[in-house]
Amino acid sequence: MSEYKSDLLRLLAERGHIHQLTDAEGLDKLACEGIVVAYNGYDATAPSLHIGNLASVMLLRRLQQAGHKPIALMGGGTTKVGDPSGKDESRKLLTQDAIASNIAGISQVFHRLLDFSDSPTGAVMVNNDEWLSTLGYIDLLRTVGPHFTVNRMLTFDSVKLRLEREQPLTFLEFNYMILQAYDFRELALRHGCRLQLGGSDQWGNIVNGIELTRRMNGIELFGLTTPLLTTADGAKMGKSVNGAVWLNEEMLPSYDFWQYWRNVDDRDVVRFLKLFTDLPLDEIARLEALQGSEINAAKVVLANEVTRLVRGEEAARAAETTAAATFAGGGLGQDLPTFEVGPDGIGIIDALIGLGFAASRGEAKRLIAGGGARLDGTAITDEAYHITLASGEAKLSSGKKKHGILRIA
RNA sequence: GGACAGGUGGCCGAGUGGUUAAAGGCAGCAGACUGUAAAUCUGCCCGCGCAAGCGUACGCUAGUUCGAAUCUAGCCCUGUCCA
Repeated sequence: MSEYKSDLLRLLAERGHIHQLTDAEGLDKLACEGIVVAYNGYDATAPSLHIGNLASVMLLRRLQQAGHKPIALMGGGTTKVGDPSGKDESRKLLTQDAIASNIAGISQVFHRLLDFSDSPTGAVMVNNDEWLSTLGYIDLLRTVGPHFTVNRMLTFDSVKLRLEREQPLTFLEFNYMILQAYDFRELALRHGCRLQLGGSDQWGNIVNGIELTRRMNGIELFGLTTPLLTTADGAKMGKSVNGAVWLNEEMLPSYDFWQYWRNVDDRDVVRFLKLFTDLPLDEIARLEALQGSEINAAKVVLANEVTRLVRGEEAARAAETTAAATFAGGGLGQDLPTFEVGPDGIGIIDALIGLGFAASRGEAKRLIAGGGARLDGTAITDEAYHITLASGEAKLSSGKKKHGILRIA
């Protein structure tokens, strides 16, 4: 691990970012010689990236920290096709408009985590729709087609898994790897990009790009993948109260974002500190020494640091203050979700639904019946209970972790 | 175009005429224990209703039947093999 000569690979290795490298020695050498231009692509399948993508964004950040140049590629073109990697089913096709607005949402986080200034290592954002959408079918077949054999394409996991499980793989999706390969070559020619980063499920796509460019242009490219992030209990990372842990504020309030990190498994804390924060390693080592319930302190640091990077200093502080007030103080913090109530108060069931703690009246009732609904800390077991809010506001909780404020409008 | 297999609740997967809102598992939610951790144990887990009950639901449509997820016909979709 420490035999790398370049700052880049040493940094990435010690932080736990490296899963596989196509040519460790070659890349190490390249990184020693000068600025490496590297890219990672993001398809516009949702209005925001989520935690599962954060490792790769951090990777671009590290790259820049080590004195190299990151390219954030928006997959405006590839999204129209759909990457079958790691999926059992094809996604439904997105409209042009949806893709455009998704790109607008996704691109936000890069401006927080990367420096887009006009310097030799300034980050660049490009959209592959720029070159993919104008490709002519016959042209593409003739230029790229001869370099791919179907025999080989069938051996890549993205394809093989579908076939083995007898799940449909459409011809549309089958072409994805070709387009991604084409992207890498295009970026190499246009921007001098030499390295593609990606999640471990992108290995096949990356290798294809490297081979295509070598055959067509004789340029040597490199690939690096990050480990697939799973939590210590084996699940894919990134589920929270209401689904995915989104990076954008509009998709997930910062308080909930903070809480996700505050609640990670003990066994994940150190790994996540290395991957998702800029904390120096000796600081992390100090936190790693904590035992038992002291680990909670490390989780707070993790939550603060990640929230600061992704959501900003202010959001991180507000979330921490709120958490301290509601959990340690037993009161209520101002950053909790709030539901406004009329002057007559509100029934407990409607209050639970209003705060999003229950999706239906039935669910709210079950929560109450199970003893999970609390008003200012005391369990409410009567589903007809009416909350009057004499003091103007009250804390309503679902279980011990989900809290919200009811307030007279 | 032909033969065969299949399409069940968020997912996996039983069920082949009523006792089935549909076994079991996973995921999820809550309770106990804890450290806002893990593991474990317990309860809940389509909607509305205080309830009896009602409404929806087993690819789609039309039938048979007192009664269908279960039978029939047509259609749509998927896989395997064949042309």
